[in-house]
Amino acid sequence: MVRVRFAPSPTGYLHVGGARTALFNWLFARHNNGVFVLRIEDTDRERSTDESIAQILEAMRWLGLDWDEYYRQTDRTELHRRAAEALMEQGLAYERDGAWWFRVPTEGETVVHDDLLGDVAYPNSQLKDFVIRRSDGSFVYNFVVVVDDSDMGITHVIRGDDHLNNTPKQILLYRALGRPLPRFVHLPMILGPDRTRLSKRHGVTSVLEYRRRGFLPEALVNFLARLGWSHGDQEFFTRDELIELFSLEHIGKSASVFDEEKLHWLNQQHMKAADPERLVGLVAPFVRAEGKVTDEMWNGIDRDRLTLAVERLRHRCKTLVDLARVLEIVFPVKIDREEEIELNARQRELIAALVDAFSGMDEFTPEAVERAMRETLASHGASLKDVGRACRMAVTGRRAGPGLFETIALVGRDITIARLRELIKE
RNA sequence: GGUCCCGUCGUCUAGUGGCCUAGGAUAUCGGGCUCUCAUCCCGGCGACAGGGGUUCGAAUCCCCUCGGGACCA
Repeated sequence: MVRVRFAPSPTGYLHVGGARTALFNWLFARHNNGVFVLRIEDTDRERSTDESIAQILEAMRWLGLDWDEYYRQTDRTELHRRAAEALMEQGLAYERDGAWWFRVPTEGETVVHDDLLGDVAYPNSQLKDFVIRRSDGSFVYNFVVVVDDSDMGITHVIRGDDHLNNTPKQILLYRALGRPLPRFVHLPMILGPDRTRLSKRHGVTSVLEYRRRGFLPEALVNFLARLGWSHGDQEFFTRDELIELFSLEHIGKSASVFDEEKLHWLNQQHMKAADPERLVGLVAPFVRAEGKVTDEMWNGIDRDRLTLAVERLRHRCKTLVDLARVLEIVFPVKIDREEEIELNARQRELIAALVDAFSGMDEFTPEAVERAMRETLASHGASLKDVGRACRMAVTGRRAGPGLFETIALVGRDITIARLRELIKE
């Protein structure tokens, strides 16, 4: 039975590097029908906060990384204490200046058998004795992690390669405690665009920040999975595909740069693939966050019409924020125009004619709108080129957008007429 | 400074000695479609860090250098 764990310290939010580690563990567990353990490493009481824990759990849930078992390291100090005492009793550790030190053999070497990197040998002479219990009674990371991982029966330790150099010390502890070794897999780091370790300096790295910016969780998961892992040339993966296809053999060894360009594209792909009704639900807070669309407006609108609008408009959106912005036009709100419209007398006349034509219509489909517009304009010796741009700006507030007839049909007859009337009144 | 890991287009990557005059994706540029922008389709630009070996043959194996990262001090 495969048992893996993700062990974040609750000293801040969950960032994308940690999320990638969590994801690989989770995928490995799910692929193998194993167990995914979430262990909060809160032994640093100074810096650990409950708020961080809540945020980490929230981020994990949002990403869909569900865990089977949950632990907090501070609940386990009794276990750590007993393990440390056992080492003291066996003479494998000794006290000096109030701290407890683990005795490292002076001869031989300790080899880390890493499933990704191969064998990495460390001469024991390089590894000096190290502290396992500080003089204040607290235990150090390298000790606690071994006690917990072995106690929880972790079979594969999959973590960032910043832990590789700690591993020989941990192996020595496993042996001293008489516990079987897990397999080790050290994942390459995720770097910022300047190729240094990802940190707050690199701007947005918080998982929940990506939610706030309108990314879909499945898009971020897909993107993170492809940072270091591959399946031939495939770029787009559903969650189920990732579970089915994930394997340790296809993880790369080199660090990768977190570059958002591709995330935007992937998000667009996932928005196009998502269930439109679900998207309506997801985009709701973004539409309302703008402030113009009131709760009454949102609740009052026909749900099918919104779903249809989402289906027709999502192709051009990279995030839910974009989608919310284009969706706004179907509500009875004042549209801000991104550029001024200068109308001459002739154009005013044409638009007035369009308003008349629309007023008499019952069926307001894209086809009907197109027919009405083309016929009306033709009968005045004009064409769409004469007023298309102005109509678009009046109805959507934008220079660019989806098909004009489609847009007008989505906005609906009454709102369209109102916006056009306002335009020629100015 | 010591130890360790890594090094293919700007970025993510395929590649596990011949299928590689190195493939895909993204970004970027150009064309097509079109009422605009986007989607979509087609095309262009663009990489094996450098040097030595090993081999009939190396992006792939070995060594050195350089570069990047991490851990420890």
